[in-house]
Amino acid sequence: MKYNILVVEDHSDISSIVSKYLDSEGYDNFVAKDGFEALEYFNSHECHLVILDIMMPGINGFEVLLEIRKTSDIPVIMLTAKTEEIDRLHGFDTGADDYVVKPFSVKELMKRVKAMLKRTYHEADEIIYSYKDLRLHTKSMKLYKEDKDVELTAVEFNLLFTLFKNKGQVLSREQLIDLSFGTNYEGYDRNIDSYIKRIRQKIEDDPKNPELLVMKYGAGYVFGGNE
Amino acid sequence: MKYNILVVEDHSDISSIVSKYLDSEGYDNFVAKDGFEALEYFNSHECHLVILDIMMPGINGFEVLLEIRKTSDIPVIMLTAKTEEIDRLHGFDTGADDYVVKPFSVKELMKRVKAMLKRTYHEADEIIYSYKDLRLHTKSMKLYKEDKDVELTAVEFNLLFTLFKNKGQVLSREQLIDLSFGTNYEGYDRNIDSYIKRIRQKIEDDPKNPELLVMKYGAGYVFGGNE
DNA sequence: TGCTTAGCGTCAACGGTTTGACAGGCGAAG
DNA sequence: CTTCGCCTGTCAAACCGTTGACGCTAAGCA
Repeated sequence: MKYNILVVEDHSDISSIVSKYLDSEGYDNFVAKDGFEALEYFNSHECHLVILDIMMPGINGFEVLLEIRKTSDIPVIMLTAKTEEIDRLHGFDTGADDYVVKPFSVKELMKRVKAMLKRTYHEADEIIYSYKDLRLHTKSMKLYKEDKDVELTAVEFNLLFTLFKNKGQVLSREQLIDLSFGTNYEGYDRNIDSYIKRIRQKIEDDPKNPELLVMKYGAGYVFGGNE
Repeated sequence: MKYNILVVEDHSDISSIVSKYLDSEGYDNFVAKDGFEALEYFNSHECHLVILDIMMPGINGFEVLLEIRKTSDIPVIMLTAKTEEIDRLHGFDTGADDYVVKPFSVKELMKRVKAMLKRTYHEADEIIYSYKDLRLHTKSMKLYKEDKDVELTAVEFNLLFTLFKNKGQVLSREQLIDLSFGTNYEGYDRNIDSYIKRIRQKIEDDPKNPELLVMKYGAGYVFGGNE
């Protein structure tokens, strides 16, 4: 699952570091410089978590949080400059989910983000996708074909996983990369061809004439959907 | 089981919120406004957990904790106003069980309370996990391989324990750390490699070609799951 | 046919994993 | 109080599977 995180922070030095780290952890993210921009983005995009500075010019963090809470239970991590009494009480009332006090280590913040996302969205439950004679087990990262065990590498697993999730849809190479490896994947479109090739050798009865994982000329690939 | 929680906090705004949340989680609770009142209550009522503010007029939190520790091992969660190293160290000496740094989210505090109560009173029963020729005894922290006693260190036991509990699942180093040693483990990812190596030498017939504790390239490790 | 896009085999480089060695910490034993 | 030995955490070097890139061939399309 690909998460999108909204960072609201007026100091660009801080926000750029946070954003960089979020990227490297594979999270999509958007930086808003003030409360106004934040709410505008929040109301028009899907977000899974908000990192929200309290001290900001214009609308402050609390007001943004209040506004968000009118429509959403999204997890919010507040950045507080000081352990001020006022901040604390305010935070209680407005319903932030966690606090990180400045100065903070980005690593610590990432840890909290990760923990919060996991807690909120219950990731990593065992899901078994199946199609025809294939069964994909998410926890063991294994694929079974006619009850026979097929070993997948991490890359193959991720790619096949997104194909399973979007069964019957034509996905461009670019889409496959974004969904499987994140937008910051450095590498070239045609690598997908290689991965597909390897996956086919593992799942197709006749890899030369693929039936499960089919190419759509000039567009990309489709998994399944030919009944 | 009905738990009773003593909250020691001089700011009534905070204590009332905490108390409200404890109520809604189904815990009995009593709010003491200062150390003196706290000790009086503690000595005349059955308590299962104490939430204790450090900064208080009169007797401070540390002194209260010291007094409590003369007669009791009850779990104590301290509320610290600042992330001062000194406070933290002080607390360790006097025997607090957990810390929550202000400003904190009540949800977070509730989570810790719940976890602490479970850990303390919901005593883990002896469970014997077995797989192939291995038997892991949780209480004695011992491992038997073909009825022969295998000595495990604390670290090895914890790690193998979580691997047993998640048999057949691929676990990342990070997951292994969080599940085995807690999220506040300060240490390098790759330590896991060393631990795994040591465990393998104890449980594998041929440690160079592991069959029980298998690496998943680029993902982590799996225990068992290959039938 | 001519042009573009996909398939496939190959292989070197990359990066993740294994391993042994070691130093400091910590607790047990004397 | 000191010694001793085991446990931990780190590191560097060797090792090995995977990946990414390339070039050629085959296939789609107009």
